[in-house]
Amino acid sequence: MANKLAGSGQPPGRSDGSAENSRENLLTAARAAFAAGGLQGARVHDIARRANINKQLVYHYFGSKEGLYTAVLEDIYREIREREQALELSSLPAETALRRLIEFSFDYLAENPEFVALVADENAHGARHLNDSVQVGDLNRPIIEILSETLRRGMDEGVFRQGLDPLHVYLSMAGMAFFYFANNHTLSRVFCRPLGSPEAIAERRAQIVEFVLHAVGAR
Amino acid sequence: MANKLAGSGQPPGRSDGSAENSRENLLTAARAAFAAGGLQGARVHDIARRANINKQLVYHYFGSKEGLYTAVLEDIYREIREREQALELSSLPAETALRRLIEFSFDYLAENPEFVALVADENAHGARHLNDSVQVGDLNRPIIEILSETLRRGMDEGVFRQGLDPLHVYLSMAGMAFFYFANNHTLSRVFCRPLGSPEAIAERRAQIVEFVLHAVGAR
Amino acid sequence: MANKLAGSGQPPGRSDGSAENSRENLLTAARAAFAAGGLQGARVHDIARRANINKQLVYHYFGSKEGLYTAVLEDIYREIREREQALELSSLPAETALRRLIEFSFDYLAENPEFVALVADENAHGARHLNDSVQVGDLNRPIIEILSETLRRGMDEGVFRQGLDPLHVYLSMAGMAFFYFANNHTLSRVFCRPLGSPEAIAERRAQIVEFVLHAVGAR
Amino acid sequence: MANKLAGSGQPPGRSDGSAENSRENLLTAARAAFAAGGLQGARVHDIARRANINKQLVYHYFGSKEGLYTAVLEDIYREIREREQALELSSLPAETALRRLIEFSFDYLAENPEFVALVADENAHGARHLNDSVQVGDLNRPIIEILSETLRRGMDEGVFRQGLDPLHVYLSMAGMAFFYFANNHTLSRVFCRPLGSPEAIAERRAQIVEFVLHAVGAR
DNA sequence: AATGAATGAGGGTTCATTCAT
DNA sequence: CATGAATGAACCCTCATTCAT
Repeated sequence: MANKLAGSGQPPGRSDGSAENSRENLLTAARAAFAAGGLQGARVHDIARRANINKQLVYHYFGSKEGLYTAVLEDIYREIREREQALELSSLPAETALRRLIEFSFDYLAENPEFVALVADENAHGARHLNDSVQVGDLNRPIIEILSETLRRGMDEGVFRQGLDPLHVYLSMAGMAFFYFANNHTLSRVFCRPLGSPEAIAERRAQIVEFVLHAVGAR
Repeated sequence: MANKLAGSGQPPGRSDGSAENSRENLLTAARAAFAAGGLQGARVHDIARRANINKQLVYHYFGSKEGLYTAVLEDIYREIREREQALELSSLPAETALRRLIEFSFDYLAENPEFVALVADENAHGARHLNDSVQVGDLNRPIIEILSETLRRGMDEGVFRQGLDPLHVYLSMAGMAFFYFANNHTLSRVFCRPLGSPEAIAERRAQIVEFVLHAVGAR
Repeated sequence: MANKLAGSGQPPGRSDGSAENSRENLLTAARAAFAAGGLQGARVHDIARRANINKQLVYHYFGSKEGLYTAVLEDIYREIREREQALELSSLPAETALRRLIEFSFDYLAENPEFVALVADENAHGARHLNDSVQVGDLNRPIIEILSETLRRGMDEGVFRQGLDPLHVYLSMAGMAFFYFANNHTLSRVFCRPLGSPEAIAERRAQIVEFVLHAVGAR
Repeated sequence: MANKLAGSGQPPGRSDGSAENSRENLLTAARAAFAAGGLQGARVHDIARRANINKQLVYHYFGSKEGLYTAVLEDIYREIREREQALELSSLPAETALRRLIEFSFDYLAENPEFVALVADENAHGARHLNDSVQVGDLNRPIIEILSETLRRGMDEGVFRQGLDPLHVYLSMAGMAFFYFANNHTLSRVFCRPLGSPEAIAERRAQIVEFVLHAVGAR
């Protein structure tokens, strides 16, 4: 899950992998903790305990709580990018491809609530960890290019209306999904409905797909 | 701005209005502080100082920091509800009315970043303050009914497609707007664009309107 | 010992003096602790415990450990200034007056080892607390003026040689005394003699007096 | 600069000289670090890094941070002793010789601020490292004997007054110089003068020489 | 109503030192 | 000899909250 990069990158010295394990355990525990309580709510002490390591190793590896937080952010963006890169939609008809993209975007958030929580929390901090991160050069996500190509194809084929901007289509479909999960608690309260239930989620998923397909003129 | 409600809730004592002023100043300062730093990031001490009142009054009026936070949440929901109630769209053609609704939803968030921040933060806490609030009975927002009526009219007139669910249309249009503002920082970083600039915001606004209007089959 | 200034200065509220007592106890304990271990060696926890107060009051009163340290420095300089101001030597013959000054300078350090230790420690920090202190405007010590006047009289009377500079005479006599106490441990080791014994101190005192009186040409 | 002593003290292993270099680099870095921050302020980590060696070597060579500190102290005392031993004043007239001694004492401190800082810091620790050091048997410094012989000659010749005690004359002249440098920061603050400037130092040097020469009756 | 004093419970971080390779 | 990993013991400081006037 965390950055192992196929055996490369471990420091010299031991070869039993305990160092890499420590680092990974730490990242895993940190991800859960930061997702649950945010940067401020998470406790370094708890993270260390849950990772079965000494608290001071946090500072050995990541310099500070915020360094660890940044590493977690880098991790989750790397992951989603990898997942997006694995999408192979170019052989599908444009409409089908777009549908798959929307579903993927929705499902990824549904299955990765930690991603949602962490991104929301990072925004609460003005994205300063992402902005300060030198290690994370490129966050541009493959989905944008896939979407761009898909829209291009659909517009050329005439199944999508002209003038669609990939960035805005992405913001729309991603926004609808993200908003639903990020704000699920207040929305459930406001509308007095269990929007977190599997049924509600499935319903919302279908509605978003339909909404976007109509919006791009596929129907 | 804050909740006065004529004689309800304020503690006994002076009647020269300074008490109500204190309470309001407190709520105003708290709103800004909680929006800026979240429930955890805000400091009771700072809030009291910025409201020019004694820290003890916070506990006198609201019992605890979380009580104050809850009051702020109640306040902002009351406000948006009031604003929504003032919308008078029933005399407009359905499409125009819908357009106005979308624009209102977007503009309200654009002009009330504290609302966005506070709602996002409350979601980070599982909406437990909203759920625990007995004072806030009904958060159901008028916009839903207005939207419902508007969609009904549009569908009846044939300018909107059949089968539109007001809740889902609301989640879509609100989601696109909310996501854009709530996640503006990370999005700007990911796409290397200043999405917070007035131009970008105006552009996004127009795109959302078009997107929704197409989605409901208005074009 | 610490700043009480005869009942003035205490904040409103209680009148049982517990606040002022806390503050003073704190300063007294801090002085001992900083003298014993220096700024770094002293423990806020220990200081609070020895002052019989809650540790957090340190921050309530002085903002930080360094703030407390600065307050202690201000205190000891105020004290020595007060003691110096009480010297009344103008009616004595110049030579007698000078002798008294030398003895006072020596005795003050002998009786106030904390002053010696604190000043030495502050120098180890580049005097940054004294320099940053806005509260301590004037550290110029009365002894300089008394010394200046004494030398003037002695030179006029012909019992002292011409050309004596008060600053340098002060640096000489104070230096000899301060060095003796500040470096007593290493000197005792180097010379294999118990320079801290009462006899050694008395002997050194007499020698310094003689030395200075000869140096100014009084003999 | 550091202690080599040809084959004594260094641990077994290489004979290519890198071990001795490591040891010396370590001592040099440690001296600077301890002079700058004292025993407590210096960081083993920083010292090792600045010496370009592994932190573990510190423990390999010196057992502990305090062991290293003790070694540094031994070093600086050895150095000053060597410098003092190189003084050849017996052929000079007593007064000239004494003048040279005073100047040397002053200049050595002026040129070796690390010596001043380290000795002051060791005194803050009650000279316990010097006292515990078994390796440093004799710290008695040659200057005392040279001074003793010089005073003897001067008294015999009648250019110095009778009854001068070498130890006390040394304490006086060394004290004036040491005090000036060790307390330069607080003194500059108290007297609002830049006592660290080259001009001020030169002036003080001349004044001390005059002061001592008068005190011993040379004028 | 209003103020300063006081407190308890951590929270993040540091650092000398040792382990294991 | 040399290296990174790991640890234990503190240390300074913060903050929501309550007390006492």
